[in-house]
Amino acid sequence: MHKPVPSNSLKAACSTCNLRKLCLPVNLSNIEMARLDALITRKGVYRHGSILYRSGDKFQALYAIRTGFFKTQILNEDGREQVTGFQMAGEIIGMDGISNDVHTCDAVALEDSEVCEIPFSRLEDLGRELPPLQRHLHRILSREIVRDQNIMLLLGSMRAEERLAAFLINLSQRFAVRGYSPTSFQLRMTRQEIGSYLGLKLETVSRALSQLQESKLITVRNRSLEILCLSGLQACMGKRTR
Amino acid sequence: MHKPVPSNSLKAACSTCNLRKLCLPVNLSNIEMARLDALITRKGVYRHGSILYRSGDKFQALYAIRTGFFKTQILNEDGREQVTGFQMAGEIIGMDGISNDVHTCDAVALEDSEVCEIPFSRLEDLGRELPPLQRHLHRILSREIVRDQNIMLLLGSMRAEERLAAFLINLSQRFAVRGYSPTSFQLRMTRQEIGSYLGLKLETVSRALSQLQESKLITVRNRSLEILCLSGLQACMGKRTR
DNA sequence: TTTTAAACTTGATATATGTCAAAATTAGCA
DNA sequence: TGCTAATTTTGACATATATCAAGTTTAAAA
Repeated sequence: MHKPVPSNSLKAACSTCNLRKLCLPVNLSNIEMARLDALITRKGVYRHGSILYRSGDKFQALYAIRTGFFKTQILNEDGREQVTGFQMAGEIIGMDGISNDVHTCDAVALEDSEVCEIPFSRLEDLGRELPPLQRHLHRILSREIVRDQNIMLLLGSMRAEERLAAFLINLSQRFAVRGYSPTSFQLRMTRQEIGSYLGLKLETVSRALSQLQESKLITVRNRSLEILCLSGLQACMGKRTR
Repeated sequence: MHKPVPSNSLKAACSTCNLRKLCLPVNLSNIEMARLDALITRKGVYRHGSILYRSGDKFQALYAIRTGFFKTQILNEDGREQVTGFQMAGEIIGMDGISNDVHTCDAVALEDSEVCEIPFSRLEDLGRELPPLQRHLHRILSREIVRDQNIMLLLGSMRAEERLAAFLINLSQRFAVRGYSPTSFQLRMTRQEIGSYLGLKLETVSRALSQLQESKLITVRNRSLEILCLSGLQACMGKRTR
């Protein structure tokens, strides 16, 4: 269960990938795009539960998620665990590893998933020749910083129900960008994983979901979630008691 | 009080700066180093309370702190505030701005401070010519990601006293690296600011400090802090009830 | 299909931290 | 130097979330 399924690695083709605008929205000529394609390898399927990389692994590549859903998590020395993010198709993971050439978190597939591997030092090389590519890499890294700081805000100042609302709104927006329904989707993670991400216990997550449902803002049955009133959710996120 | 003191901008000289090993520990030849020096401008003194940049400002440069102490904070639409970091000499701030060419947080001097301004697009240009410089920029960006994710762990899973212990240990280590005493230093920020950073109310910060003092792990009197037992603090950080 | 384990919900209760308030200390300003 | 405002500490009490527990539902395995 915890091994990626071995499979033939294929050359990926960003040039024809429909996620390109999300993943690497860079204006490159055909020739330049071909050079990018040449770097990138499409990896085999990572089955639900399998690990893309783990904390301590040597860092060599970033990964673009082609299909599926991942979580990243860090573990304390004392066994404490924190989910640091949920990543979906078109998003790039592995950037934590750049700083010391070692991954500092685990990346785990939450459903059967495919990724494109982008060897980092070759990406750096190409970035030196293609300024728009270099610029885009910097934006991706910075975007991750901004994202993390917004989670710090959430963890540091929001109450349970607000955290849930913020979480659901964020998922909704990301599904929307990908052409999926922003109001009706499946949660790919357990209550426990949501709780870890939001700094809450799973029981609190469950209760907060029930409350949001009680308030007619969402319908939730198991992993199926429907947003009934987005503006209501946004208002809920804005409440501050703390 | 909220304006930087205007002053002559001087060419900075990384080549002779004693913070270089912290700030830009890159192996460059003299000629290469001169090119880096050419980018960087030393800005006038930012007085205590003045703002280096604020959320919404156009992003144009990174800043290396030469002397002094800053905090960065983000503000919600609904006025909620979160301190996202405290930065000291040799550290680089402003990286949040890369993603959309706009700063997403405020940077405020907590004491009279000097910074070196590093125009970002020129840094990118030079990075394309000097691979070690490019690599270092990537490491700095990634280090910020790792740092933020560790704060997420702290905010998501630690109790008040543990958060304080982790915070003090972190400060201690950073002072040590700079050649200052790791066991005796001044806090540059208020209890309220510490609380915002750690997701606690100022009263809770005050109480937690008192408890740590009660346990003979630290002595704290106002902003003066002494660590009496580092290993005890580390143990305290490791306790997990949650 | 049946069996078994995992995930989820809900209730009762405990506890850590927040809130409110007052007093003490410190720092900035005239 | 004295005055005023800001910061800090500490106490009493409130409350959000954690903890413990039981029962239910769902998903995985045989």
